Amino acid sequence: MSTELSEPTAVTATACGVREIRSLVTELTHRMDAHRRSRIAELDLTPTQAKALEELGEPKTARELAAVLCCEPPNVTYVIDKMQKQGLVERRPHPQDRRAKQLVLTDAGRELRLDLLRRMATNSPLDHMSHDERAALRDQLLRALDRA
Amino acid sequence: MSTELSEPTAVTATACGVREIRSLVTELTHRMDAHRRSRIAELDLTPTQAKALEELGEPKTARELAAVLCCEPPNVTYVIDKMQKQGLVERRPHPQDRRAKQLVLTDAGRELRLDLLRRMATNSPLDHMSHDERAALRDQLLRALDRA
DNA sequence: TATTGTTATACTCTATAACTATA
DNA sequence: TATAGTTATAGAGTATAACAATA
Repeated sequence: MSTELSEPTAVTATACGVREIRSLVTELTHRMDAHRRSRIAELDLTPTQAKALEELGEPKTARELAAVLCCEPPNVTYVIDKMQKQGLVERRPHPQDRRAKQLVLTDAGRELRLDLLRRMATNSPLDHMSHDERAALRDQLLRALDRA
Repeated sequence: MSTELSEPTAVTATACGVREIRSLVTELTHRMDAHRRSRIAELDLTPTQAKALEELGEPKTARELAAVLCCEPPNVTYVIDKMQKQGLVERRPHPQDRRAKQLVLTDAGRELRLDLLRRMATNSPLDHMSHDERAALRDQLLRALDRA
């Protein structure tokens, strides 16, 4: 206790719940991430490939994909190169702009995407919650995000 | 709608809230992370250095620090090397085990650590919530984590 | 023989700059 | 001249393997 006296715990008495909530949110995120990583690993995908697969439900240009992946265009080239070698995606000429390319999932890519989405919906760390409990959690999260 | 018919949304009607909750939790985490990164950047620290600084409230061996940082021992050497050059931490002989080293914060390190903890408690993305709202959020999070 | 911390090394991911082909 | 995608390259961060000192 003596060493903890100088900790800013006392300073922030009014904000005392913030740390606890932070750690709870962090733990929930870790669990959800672990779940996602497991489902992704079952399909031999990296997290970025999985995100790209999900986002390519409709065709996108490399720049559009870069925007949703929050990365730079060269990284899209990097990721799509590998997915193309795996036969998951094709680069087609863009119908309106000959500089651009349309990234389109192959049949195998579409199939894998649906498989991923289906797996993501199974064994969720929230499966034990009832509908009402989830609604209550959602409402509190919306309040935290100031969107209640 | 025709293309979405094959999406697993319909398959998981009972789990429909899971995706929404995931995205809300993810967004809240992003906001908290952004807040943390800002506070850390104010002190010219990297996220890993900041975490190490927080964890070194009491002295630890390199392996102990590796455990809490969820990384391998060589990375602790990597991180502590830089913090030692900055005069934040010392490597002392371990009193019980001459193979090990005790990582101990210097006065400057302790001061910076308290500064970091204080800053972390300011301008939190949860500051707009009342005490009761935070308590309700905490309870729902505990329920989600099955610790209610 | 096992363990601690370090060194040497390689790999992954991400970013910037320069290039090409279009616009 | 500006933009789309690619290539070349460099950097941060993390991992594994081998080593010296100690248990």
